[in-house]
Order: sequence, then C-alpha cells, then structure tokens
Amino acid sequence: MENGGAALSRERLIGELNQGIELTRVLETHLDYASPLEFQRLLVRSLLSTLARAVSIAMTSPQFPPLPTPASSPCPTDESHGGDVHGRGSKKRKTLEPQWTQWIRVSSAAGVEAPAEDGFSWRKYGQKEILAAKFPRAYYRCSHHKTRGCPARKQVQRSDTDELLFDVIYHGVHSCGAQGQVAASGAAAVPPAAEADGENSEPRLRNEALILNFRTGLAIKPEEVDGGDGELPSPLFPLVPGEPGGASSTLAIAGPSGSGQLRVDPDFPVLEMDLGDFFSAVLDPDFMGDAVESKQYLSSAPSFFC
DNA sequence: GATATTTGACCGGA
DNA sequence: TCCGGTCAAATATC
Repeated sequence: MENGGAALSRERLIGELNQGIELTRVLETHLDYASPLEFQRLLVRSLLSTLARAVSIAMTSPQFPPLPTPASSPCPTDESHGGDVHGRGSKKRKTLEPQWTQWIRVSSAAGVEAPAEDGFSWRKYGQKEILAAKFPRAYYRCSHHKTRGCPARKQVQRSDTDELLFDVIYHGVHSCGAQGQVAASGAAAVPPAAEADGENSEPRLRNEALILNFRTGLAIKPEEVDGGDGELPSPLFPLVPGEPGGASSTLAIAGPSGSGQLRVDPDFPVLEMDLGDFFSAVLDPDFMGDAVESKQYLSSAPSFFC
C-alpha cells in the first residue's frame, strides 16, 4: 500500500535497465549487420537515455523495498528458488520471483476479449476480481510451465479508463526458449521468412524472429497522437499481431506520446518516431535499406530471453 | 481422450 | 482481516 510508489519505481527501474540490455543487444546485432552509422549512433543514444532514466529513478526513489533475493540479473539463472513448480501446500509465493516486470499497454480491436498473442504460448490459470478495478485480472503462465518449468507469467487486465486497452504485466522471463511455439496458437505465427530461416537461425536472430512474428498482420494506427507530460512506463513491449484475415489490431503505448507513436525519452524528442517504420526497420536489419529514410530507430524488442 | 478454460477455495503478505 | 495470487476440480472445447 504505502510501498506502492517505491515498488513502482523499482519496477520502472528494472524496466529501464532491461531496456538498456535490449538496446545493447540490438546494437550488437546491427553492428554485425554493418548498419548505417547514424542508426548505430541513435541506438547508443537511446541506450544512454535509458540508463540516465534508470539512474534518475534510482536517485529520486532512494528507498526501494529490499529485494527478497540477491538476484541482480533479470534472467532467472536459477529456478530453484522457492521451488516454483509443484509447490504443494504453498499457493502463494509472489515474493519469490522478483526478476523483472514490464508494463505494457496494448489495445485490441473492439470486441476483443483480450490482447492478441505476444509471441508466446500462455495458459490461463486464474482470474480475479480486483477491488480497485472495473474488470477482472487474468493470470497466465507459460504453457511450458509444467513440462519445462518455465517461470514466465503475465497478468492481463483491461483498463478502467479505456476498455480497448489492456495492461499486461510480465513476471519473469522465459526459460523454455520456446518463442516459436506461437504457431500452435494459430494467428500470426511465424511469417514465411522466419520459417524459412528457422532451420538456420542463429541466436542473434532470436529477437528478430520474435518480432518478425508480429510484423505479420500487424496493423498499426498512428492515430490520436497527443502529447502529454506523464511518464513512459517502458518502451519495451510485446507487439500485437493482427487478425489473420487482416482485421486490425492497434498497438498503443501508454505514455506521454500517446498511442501510435513511441517516444524513447521525453528529453530526447528527436527520438520520436512512427511505430510502423520503427518495427519494420529496427527489427529486421535486412529491410533497413528500404525502411530507413531520415528517421531514427531504436529497440523495442521484448525482453523475454536471457 | 486430451487439452484449455473457468471458477470457487485456499494461502499468505500487508 | 482484507485482498491479491495460486491451486485444482469441474467444465468446455477441439
């Protein structure tokens, strides 16, 4: 309750640091691809911006609640803590899995009960009415929770203010390494290109492969762009694959830049860009030559991997 | 029949 | 004691 603010700051800090990791990874990827220097420079700039924000959060919120475990890495290096799986007799262990949390806002087409797939296979294990919320919160865990002990979980809750928006909170990271199993869930799975390269895919392509998944059928509406002065929860977010038939799903980012656009840092307005170009360019270096014009890009790769 | 979802109950932290 | 998170039996769907 009274720790809500500090906890939120901590989560935001984790999110910022996590973004820094992802930015570094993307930068590394694009170094491999000998991407334009300007693009690489912007990645570095985004990285610096993210780290600066992390430092700012840490400095303005000096009293973070102590972490229950000494884990300093966002990656679940050891799943043995608390024996997350098959914990008979202990039905609640929310403090045993700090790892990292990510706030995401996606909006789906009207009538959709839940945000579309985010690249992983989830299994719903509970739903709860939340006191302060109009809509119940749904609890999901990775489908490989039992078979592989994957600790990844997520909470999905419809926004009170906008029924088309969903707040998705991710807990933990996928240790199952099954980012490609979306195909089993049907919609917008692995695009032809990704499938073709799947056999020869390399580790460095993991993020690209995941995000390429979202490029298929993804419709982004750069609409209702309205400035604001709030804080951006985290530019890191899973994307929303559209309907197979082309029905649009809208990706929205909660934050000062409103829906349809991503602003990396309020202090760096130069890094504001259109999402459609952003995804098509950043997430697929092969297309950069076509997509990169005079805009700048940065990473938004979901941080599900270690 | 296998798998996924729903839902009420239980547990534990605050 | 309240409330959020999880379990697990019942139910639905494929």
